[in-house]
Amino acid sequence: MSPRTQEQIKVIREEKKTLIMNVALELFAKEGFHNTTISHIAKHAGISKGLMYNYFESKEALLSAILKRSIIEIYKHFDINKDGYLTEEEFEFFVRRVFQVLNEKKAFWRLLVQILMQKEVRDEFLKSFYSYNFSPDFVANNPEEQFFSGIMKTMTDYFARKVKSNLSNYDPYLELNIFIITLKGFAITNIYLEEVDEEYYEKTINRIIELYK
Amino acid sequence: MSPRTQEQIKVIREEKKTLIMNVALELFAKEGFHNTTISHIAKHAGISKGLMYNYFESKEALLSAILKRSIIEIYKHFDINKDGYLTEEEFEFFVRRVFQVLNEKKAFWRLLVQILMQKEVRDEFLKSFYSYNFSPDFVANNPEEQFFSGIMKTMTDYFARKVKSNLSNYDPYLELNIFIITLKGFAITNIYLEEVDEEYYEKTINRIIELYK
Amino acid sequence: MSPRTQEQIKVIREEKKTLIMNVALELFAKEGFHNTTISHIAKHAGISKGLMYNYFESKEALLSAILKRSIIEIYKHFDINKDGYLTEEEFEFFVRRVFQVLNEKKAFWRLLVQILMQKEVRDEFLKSFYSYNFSPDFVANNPEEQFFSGIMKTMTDYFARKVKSNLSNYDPYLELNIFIITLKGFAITNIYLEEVDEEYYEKTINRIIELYK
Amino acid sequence: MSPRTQEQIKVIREEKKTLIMNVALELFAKEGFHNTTISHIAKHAGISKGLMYNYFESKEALLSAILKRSIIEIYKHFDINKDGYLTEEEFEFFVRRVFQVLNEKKAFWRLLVQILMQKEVRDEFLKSFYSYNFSPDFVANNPEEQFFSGIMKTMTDYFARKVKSNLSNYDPYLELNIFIITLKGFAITNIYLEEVDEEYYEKTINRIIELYK
DNA sequence: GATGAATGAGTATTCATTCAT
DNA sequence: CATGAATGAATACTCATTCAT
Repeated sequence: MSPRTQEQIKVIREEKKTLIMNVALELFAKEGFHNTTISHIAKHAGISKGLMYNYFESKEALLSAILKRSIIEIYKHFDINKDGYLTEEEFEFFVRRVFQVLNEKKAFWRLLVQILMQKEVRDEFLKSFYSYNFSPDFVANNPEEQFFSGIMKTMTDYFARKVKSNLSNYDPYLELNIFIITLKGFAITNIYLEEVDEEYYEKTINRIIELYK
Repeated sequence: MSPRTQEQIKVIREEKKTLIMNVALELFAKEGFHNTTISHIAKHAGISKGLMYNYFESKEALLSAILKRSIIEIYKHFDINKDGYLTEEEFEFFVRRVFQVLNEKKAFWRLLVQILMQKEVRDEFLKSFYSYNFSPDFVANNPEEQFFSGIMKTMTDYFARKVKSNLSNYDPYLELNIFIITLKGFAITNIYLEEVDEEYYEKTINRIIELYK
Repeated sequence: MSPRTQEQIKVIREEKKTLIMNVALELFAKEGFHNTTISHIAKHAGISKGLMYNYFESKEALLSAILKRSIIEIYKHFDINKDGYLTEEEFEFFVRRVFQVLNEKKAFWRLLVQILMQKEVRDEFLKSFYSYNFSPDFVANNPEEQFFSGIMKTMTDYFARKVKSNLSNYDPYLELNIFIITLKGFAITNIYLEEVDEEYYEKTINRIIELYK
Repeated sequence: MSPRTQEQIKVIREEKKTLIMNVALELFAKEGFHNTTISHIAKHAGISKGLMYNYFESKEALLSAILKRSIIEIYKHFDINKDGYLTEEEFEFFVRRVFQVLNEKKAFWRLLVQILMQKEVRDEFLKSFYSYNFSPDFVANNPEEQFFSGIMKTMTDYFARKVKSNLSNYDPYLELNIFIITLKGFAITNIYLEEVDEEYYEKTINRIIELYK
């Protein structure tokens, strides 16, 4: 039994943290943040309560970590930070990616939505993810906008470039907002559907793309 | 010297109940259900904790009463149960009414959304408002649909009657769903905006009506 | 509607008090003293909580009144205070009377037993019924004895007069105590029997009389 | 540095549970179940309120555990389950044992009696101790009998074997019941006596044995 | 790293009692 | 006499967090 190397310890720590976060995410999303106790989490993760506190300073810190991790993943998935010009193909790809991610991580999205519906929690967390946005010159009107300002800029540019001939006074920013509203509505509708009708899901996506592409 | 009449007592009870429910709704929506204590509610309402329990059996019962009352009010506002054929004007009126109610009762909507995001709570509450729906022949796919089945039927009829010439395979049910998705997205976006830009709000509404009318 | 006379008022008061006490006795015995609320009593009696306090100073005072009333009744039934020489016939009559009263007022006896099992309550109540005893020269060893000291003296005299030839060292006081113990045991056994087998009940009584007469 | 072993933890838990139960029994018996608060128990046991709930699910569960433990002990003391033929010596030994146990565990007996006087509680607890009885062919008339059915059978046999020449129609079952009644009466009389006169206690026992042996 | 016994502040709820009407 | 709205002290129970081992 030779002592573990620093490296091994670090790996073990990382694995345990991930385990705890996964279990906690599942429980938070299923039972709600307040209804989930540390004991519950520990038992499900097969560890002791004390160990939980070895990895996370508090219940809130655990939640924070889960959210942070997830946000990072999302950024990874969308490669949001790459400054960009969006082609129609890229736009469509992006939208499809949104729907796909939505479908793959329902539990997480449900949690995120639930958390963000708590007014007090809301602002605090949104603020903490500020830093991921890259456009300091973008003037945001509210935290959510700030959060999404990076992607927003790219998208605004995209919408601005389009010309809708059938509209007398076409407002790209308005158009973008309604598009985002639609995405949001789609999101909160789908995260609660237990079983998704694949064909219908596809049809809906296609129609939304058709509407805003 | 003589005791209060039945009528007086009824009035007092009704007023106090309303007072408590209003205060509680405000606090629940601002702080969240769990973070709002009975003491908090009592203090804000200027009554004792005990009195709360004279009117509501439990904290949950209070929440339930608030939700029930609000749902009833909403139904009243929309006169949903009137069996109906929807003209274009009525459709537009209905949509504008939705946005107006949304704006007037932000606190309640925030609370409702927060509650409905808790998966377990969700179905139970939706079920309890079943009875308001009038179309037993409408086959609902999930609780939310059941809840809205009355209005859904009228709307489906409306969408079915329209012909979108620019669509090869127009699906009225799909169209309706995307419309509803958009309403939902609009709703959860706006209930968290502290201050609404009236002009922009109007513009958004107009555009949405234009898209789906 | 001529105003009620003092006399009428007194009669009404007395009737209400009796009603409340009867209802309370029933509930105390069925549910236990602590588990019976004033609201419960008031509702069962068809009166308001406030009125209860018009007649009885407190819940404890109500209990006290019930016990006092019952004790007085018992004394009445047994004509205990009449100073006396007990013949064999009178002894038998007395024992049969005990069993009869026991059978007629089960609810009360159950309550009394339950109350007297509460150590703290015990002494207090027993003390308050002191005054009914008539033999200041009788040295009582405990409150119960004091309570029953009147009857005890008469009984002790009775047992002292008897000679049990088959006992070398016959102790009348011991004999009396064992007799009382038997009565107590019989009492607590019977007050919990829902249905009494009349014949067997009679047989038991006869045998006990036979043993101690 | 290393955590406690399973064994150590088990010992700690067992000791704490015993401590809490002992303290609670004492307080329950002295003050009554309802008048004893969890805070009170915790303070007397020198622990926090929370710890109480680490060991017992509720106040009722604590009471239940105390009763169960005590019942088991009693069974142990009497070796009740040994199927048996009772000689005169064994009968006397058994009776003396009853009186001894009664004297040693007054606090418990007081509590048990108090509990069993509550009609609703009564049957439930008696039922839960059913399983200790071994004679399925014994037909019990009430829960108490069922509880004691094991010992009852042995005793009935004993009484049946005796012949009382001085009785024209000797009924062993009746005789047994009066004997049990006497034991009960003796029990509830003695558990409330603070100080027992040893000599007189002995004398009473001897006389009772003499009467029923 | 790991454990779970121990803590105690916090919370919903109950209920005897008061008092304006 | 009579009512029941109103009070608030008391109490069982929860749970995030700490810490000795």
